[in-house]
Amino acid sequence: MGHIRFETRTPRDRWIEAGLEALAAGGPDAVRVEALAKRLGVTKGGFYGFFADRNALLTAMLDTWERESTDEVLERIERKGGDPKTRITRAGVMTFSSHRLLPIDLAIRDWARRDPEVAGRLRRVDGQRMDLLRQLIGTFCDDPEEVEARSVLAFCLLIGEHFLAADHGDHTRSQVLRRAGDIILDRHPDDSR
Amino acid sequence: MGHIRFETRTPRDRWIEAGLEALAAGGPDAVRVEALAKRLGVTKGGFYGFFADRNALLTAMLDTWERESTDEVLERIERKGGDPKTRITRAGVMTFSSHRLLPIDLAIRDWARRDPEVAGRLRRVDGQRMDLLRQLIGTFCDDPEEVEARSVLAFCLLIGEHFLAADHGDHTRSQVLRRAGDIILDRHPDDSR
DNA sequence: TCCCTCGTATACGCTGCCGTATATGGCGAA
DNA sequence: TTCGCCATATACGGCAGCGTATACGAGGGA
Repeated sequence: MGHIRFETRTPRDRWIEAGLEALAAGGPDAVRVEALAKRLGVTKGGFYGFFADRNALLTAMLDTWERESTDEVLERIERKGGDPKTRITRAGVMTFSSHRLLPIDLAIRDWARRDPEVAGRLRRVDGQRMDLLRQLIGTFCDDPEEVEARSVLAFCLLIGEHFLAADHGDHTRSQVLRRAGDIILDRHPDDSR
Repeated sequence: MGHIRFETRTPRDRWIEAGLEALAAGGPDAVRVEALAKRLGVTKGGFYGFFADRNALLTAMLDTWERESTDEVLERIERKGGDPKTRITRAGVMTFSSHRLLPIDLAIRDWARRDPEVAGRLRRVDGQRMDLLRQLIGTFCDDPEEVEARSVLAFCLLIGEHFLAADHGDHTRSQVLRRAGDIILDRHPDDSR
């Protein structure tokens, strides 16, 4: 009865974590059981004790990502407070500057274009993020259509920036981004810093 | 000597075209020689007459895409003329609404995040597109930093829109996009249509 | 007509990966 | 110590894809 294990040794979570890293680095096709095993310094022997098959791992990975990308990020933003425009910037920073979450997010975005189930999950996550943006932008903008437009602009800037390959001459990327943020938030350049 | 073939029968271009379709539908990993052959109704027998290996096909695909995405699009925009703000909209429409080029473009964008050679090509292409945006936006905006910011905003909106999974309540996506365009182009909503 | 060429088909070996079945070995319980 | 469990290792069969070597066959040139 009381078969108590004090430590699960190469736990489920590690497989998921390794899977997410592989996803971030090479897309869903790069999530290969044997490759993950090698990376973890084990063989795939134990894998099928935790997961029915490769697909089950992918699902678990998406579960993990979905939870981390919503609950945790949103909660931290709520907790920190600050004025709306600052919080928008911070929300962007938290989600899209995390060295851990960012590449996963981008990989999932591309994945979602091909897999309807993934698209559904992304819809939920993006929905929450957009709600936050709408709410914050709504504090200084009355026209609902304009709120929506500015929210989409903000979101697309945060995403698109990572898919855009271009230099900016004299300016740095972050200079340009801040200035773009000024436009979206209808903020005077001098106020942004 | 004069071994003249009147028609190349299942030409190089067909393999490239099929490759680009596969790329658009499933990313670079989906570009598999035998799968393309089946799709073309032949076997891979002839493939290695045109290409040294799978990698050579990928390179040729990128060449084709790069040429089509720059010369042809830019040329057509130049030819049509119109006032700057209209031409910006049209540039966006041409590149990012083409049922042929759009999915290829998005797939390559994701690919570029992992492959430096692809990233280099994308840099060239995006550089040209950004130049066009800068030039057009420069016609109604003097501050160079603001020109850059608005150009990036426009580009990111066009790209990011396709990676964003979210609904907009009462509004349609195209409504929201037009309104966002108004903000980027500093245009009064009533003037946009 | 015969032949030669070139595109395609067929056949092969190799590798990487999936999922299963079985062996091993270490650790906790008694 | 001995036993039993469980995570892992090992071994296996199968499949899909790459690249190569070789066989076919249709069309043009002589």
